[in-house]
Amino acid sequence: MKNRIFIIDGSSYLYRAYHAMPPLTTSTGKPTGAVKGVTNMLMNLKKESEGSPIIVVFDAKGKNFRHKVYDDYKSNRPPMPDDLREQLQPVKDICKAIGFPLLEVEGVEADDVIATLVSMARKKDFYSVVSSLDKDLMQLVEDPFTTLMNTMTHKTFNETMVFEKFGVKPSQIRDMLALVGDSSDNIPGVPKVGQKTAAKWLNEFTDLQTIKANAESFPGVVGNNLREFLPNLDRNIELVSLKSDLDLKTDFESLLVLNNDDEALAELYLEFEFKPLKNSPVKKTAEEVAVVNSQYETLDTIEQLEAWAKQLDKCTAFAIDSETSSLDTISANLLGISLSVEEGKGCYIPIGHDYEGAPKQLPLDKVVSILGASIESNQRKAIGQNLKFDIPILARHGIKLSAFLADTMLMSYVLNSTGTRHSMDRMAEHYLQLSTIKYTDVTGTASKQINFSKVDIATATNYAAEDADITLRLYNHLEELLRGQNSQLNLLEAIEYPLVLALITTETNGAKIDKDKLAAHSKELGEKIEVLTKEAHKLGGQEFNLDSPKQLLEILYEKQGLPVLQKTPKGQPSTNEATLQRLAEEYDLPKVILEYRTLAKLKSTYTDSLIAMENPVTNRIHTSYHQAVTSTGRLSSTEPNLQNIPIKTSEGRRIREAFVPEKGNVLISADYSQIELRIIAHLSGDKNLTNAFNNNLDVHSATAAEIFGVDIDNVNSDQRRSAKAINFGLMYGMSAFGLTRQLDITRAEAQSYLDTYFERYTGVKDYMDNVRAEAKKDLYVETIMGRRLYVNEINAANGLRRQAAERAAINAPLQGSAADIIKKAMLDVDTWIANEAPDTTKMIMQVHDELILEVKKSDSEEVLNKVKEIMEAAVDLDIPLIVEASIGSNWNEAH
DNA sequence: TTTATCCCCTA
DNA sequence: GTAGGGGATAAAT
Repeated sequence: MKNRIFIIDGSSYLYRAYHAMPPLTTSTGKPTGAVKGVTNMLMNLKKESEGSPIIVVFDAKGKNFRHKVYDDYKSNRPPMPDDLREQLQPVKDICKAIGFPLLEVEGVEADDVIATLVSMARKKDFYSVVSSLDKDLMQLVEDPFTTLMNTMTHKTFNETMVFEKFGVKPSQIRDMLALVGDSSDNIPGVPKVGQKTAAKWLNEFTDLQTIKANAESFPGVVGNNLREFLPNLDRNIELVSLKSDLDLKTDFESLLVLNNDDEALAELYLEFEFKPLKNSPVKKTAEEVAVVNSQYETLDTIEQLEAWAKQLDKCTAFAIDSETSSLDTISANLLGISLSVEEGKGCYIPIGHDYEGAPKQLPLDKVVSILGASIESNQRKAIGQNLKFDIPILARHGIKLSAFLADTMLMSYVLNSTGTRHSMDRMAEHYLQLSTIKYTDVTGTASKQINFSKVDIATATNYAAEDADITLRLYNHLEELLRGQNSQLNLLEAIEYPLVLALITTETNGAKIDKDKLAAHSKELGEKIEVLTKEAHKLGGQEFNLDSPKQLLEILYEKQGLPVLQKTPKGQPSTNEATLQRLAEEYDLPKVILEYRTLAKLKSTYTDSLIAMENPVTNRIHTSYHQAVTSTGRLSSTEPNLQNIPIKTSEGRRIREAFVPEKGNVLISADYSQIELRIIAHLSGDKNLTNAFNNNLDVHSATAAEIFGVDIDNVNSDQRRSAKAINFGLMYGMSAFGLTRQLDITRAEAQSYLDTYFERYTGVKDYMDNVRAEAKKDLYVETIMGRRLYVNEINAANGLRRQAAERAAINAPLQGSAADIIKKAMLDVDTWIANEAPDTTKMIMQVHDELILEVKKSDSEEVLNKVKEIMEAAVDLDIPLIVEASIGSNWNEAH
């Protein structure tokens, strides 16, 4: 390949990236979408360029010579958006760090610099590839020396393609632009002359000079326009011509050198919170960790075991991690334990590695009796990462950790729930700027994945001991960050740490399901689904996949021509429930689809998957509660998600009927009544709201009475429904717009409801104004237990994003305080169960404001009353907390 | 095989 | 309008 250079139009990249990327920001709210986009584009180009030099050109600040030629040059350009301007320097920094020469020349535009570079390259016998979207640059194309490359698609333009697109040769582009003008640069052209006319003229007369000479011969209105415009044509030529003879104050050769600064690049990646580059210095730091591996010890003798046991006895804190055969805490085998008592050092005790040629390992009973005993007697020094996983597995193997010093996952979560995800790998990057060995680095992925027991012990030692080492480093780092943050520390000690143990118990208890009932339901659904599918195919006139929104929209909108009432965020005609509901008023197919969707959802998400989730050892289902996922402090639940089991429809409630107790037992469901509204009352001290709760009124009726000015006993169902929507909207940081959609009323009516509400509930209004103001000042809001929730975008320049942050700021203290309260209640219930409750009492589920217990039928009344009492007393608010509890032979009946 | 999109279930 | 998890399809890799 002949010598070749790539010349990048930096501004073109920047704008393209800005519009193509979502408006990303760092955790502190710094916009990074465009930076990320440009970085990706540059990195891709670097890969594709096969070592050819790349030069990046930006427009310099200030006016250029074209502004002198023509006052209004580019005067119609909207200013660069603020969040893009902020990204300009970062993009330049990234370019430099990658090592590309970066040119900005004052008094001219990037296009002129590019033209000059092309000309320099041509003299030195280099081909040029110019990457830009600017059509002015088309004039530079010259086969085979200069091609233009589309910024995004990387498709290149040669002379033929320029001709196909514009109808003229590249050498005629300049004249065409002068005739046609350029609205984006605010250059007027000959009136009524567009691309087509200009091309026709240029093909007939070759160039502008000849056209001017023959101006008299042009007929009609355009002829007159041309003659009138003649005096401006020279100016236009000057504006659209590119200067190709600039002095760039550098010789061509020095532009061909890649001058990279990997360290700076890695730092920038960190700053913008990009995924670190492979082989970047960040990675190298990790290799240093790997080098420190010489300090990672594999324990294979009793003497080593005893030496480490002594270290645990002596130290003030140690990190512990376990390696297991699976993620199922009920059945996983312990394959090894890793420990660290000092940063940079650690050990791995392999127990269950089993592969061809695996060395003999220490027997489990020795590990338990020597090291396990030391771990247990020093358990209050133990530090782990997500100990909710390790504790039950260690326990099943004879090592008890019924208390611990710290859990790094929870430290990070309490410090800032949204600052980073709280996995060890992410935290190592975020807090320590270290890149760790990943689990899949040692086991592989997907079909090639091997069980950890097959990982050779040397590799396993590097991986596992590093985990313990990093956990200890994270602890030291986070402990420092938490120092003096008393409410955070208290939240950890009083709530999150003890909750780990309560969650282990709840998860391990699990819930019993009636598999036969679910299977029968599933079969019934399958049959109905089959009938509906056939019917839909008949109505649609062809077979198609009802699960495919893409195929469905083709049938509904393209083939059958139904009106498009709503579009998806991506601009596709929507087929969601609300849309189909409206279409179903007039057409049959949408009706069938809706019914199909309801049943298909129940079958795939609930009946079938719940059956598959039953644990073969316990014959119960054991969800996993995640304690460090939500921004607000709530738990989340996966595999299966027990927090979205259907309840609204009767068909859906049949799923709840399949959650049953063991023979002789019953289920108790206890849920907080209106907990978030009560929290508003408590936090705001609003007189009207407080009064409603103190007098145990129906709060929605009370609100309706206030808004509609009627007596509470005369509130009709419509009024109550409206009030309920307002109360809910309130908790979501609602606007009149949202209420309009909810209640199907006009914007003005909605606004008037809201206005009246805030007139009647001035305490609520003041509280909300105050929360917003505090959030704007502090960038966080707080729950009643002092949990901090950061709202980084609360001051964003982008209005939509700022408003979203404001709504989140309103909601977070309410949702988060409710989460605090139920967590406290879970702890109190758990303590009562452990110490005093009838033996069969088990807490089995949590659904945000509801606890579900299983208990022997004869004990159920006592347990119900006690649980209600404990939950209502979990915290002391200025208004009463009310718990509604009931008993049933399945979850639906109990609720 | 992974990732994005659309849809829908809960508090 | 808040906060989540997850199934199915289709595109990207």
